[in-house]
Amino acid sequence: MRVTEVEAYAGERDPASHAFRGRTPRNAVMFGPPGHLYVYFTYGMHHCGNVVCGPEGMASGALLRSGEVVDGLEVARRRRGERVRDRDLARGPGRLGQALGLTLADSGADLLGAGPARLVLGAYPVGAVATGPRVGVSRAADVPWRFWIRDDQYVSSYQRSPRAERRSAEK
DNA sequence: AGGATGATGAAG
DNA sequence: TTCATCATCCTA
Repeated sequence: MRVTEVEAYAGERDPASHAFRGRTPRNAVMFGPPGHLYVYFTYGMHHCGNVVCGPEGMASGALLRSGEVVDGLEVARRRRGERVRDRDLARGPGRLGQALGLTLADSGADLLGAGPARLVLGAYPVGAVATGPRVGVSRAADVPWRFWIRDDQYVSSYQRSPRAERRSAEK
């Protein structure tokens, strides 16, 4: 999977973060060491993946918002549905999670170790990464913490939720 | 434009 | 033990 879009979440100082109200059983891995996977389940049907980035004890996470399936295409198609276009296999956080087959059981996995899921670094030219407001979040959405590869077709194009609009409108 | 669908956390 | 909320996607 080539990741094309992420969204950053700070810990207890970020109202949009799951860790905003302190440590709970669900968000515990966000407080753990970096390079680990934090999976959450939402809207009754979607598993979304995050990479813990900050030092241990300081909650943080980067939501994997979109990606291009470059390996295991067959598996991804099976999980997402055979009629889904390749471009849509992992374009969007929920879709990405489904393409990878993420479940709550995967939360806490070490992405830098020898496990089945690993995170490797890539490189892009200077200026290839664009920045903007976060999507789908109802609080503090104006913080420009969404990062994506400019002009990449494997980037989600969902609109900000009506909630987010209201929140950012009212001063 | 709205429905699906369930874990989570706060309140009672 | 309820209840509202939700870092979404799909069908219409």
